[in-house]
Amino acid sequence: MSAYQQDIYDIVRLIPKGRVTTYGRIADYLALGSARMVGWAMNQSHKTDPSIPAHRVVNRKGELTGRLHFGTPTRMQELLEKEGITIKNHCIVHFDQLVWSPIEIE
DNA sequence: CCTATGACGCCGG
DNA sequence: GCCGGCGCCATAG
Repeated sequence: MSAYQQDIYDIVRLIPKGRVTTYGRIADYLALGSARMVGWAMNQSHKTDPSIPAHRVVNRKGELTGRLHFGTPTRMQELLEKEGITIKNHCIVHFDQLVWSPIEIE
């Protein structure tokens, strides 16, 4: 596996339970130049390490755009709700209050 | 080598 | 705010 891919997974593993972040924020933090790369890495994550909390990564508006890549179409939403997050129409409620950034790492 | 394809995002109208 | 267009870049074919 490539280095940048490992870096992405490392960041995703640091997202606090009950919080989420975006493809773009991870890409910016790692200076990848493309948020698509983060999306691609998430798509591969289950093969590399199924324990990666990929459900905590959403697009910049807080929409669950990756939901169809989980086992069932509702799996991603269920995982987030289990962490106390509310979703309405495939979109995280109070997204701006829940979103987290890698910059917050201490 | 070249084209198509995204779990993306910015910008302009 | 909603599109359409475009830049982005790893991968697949």
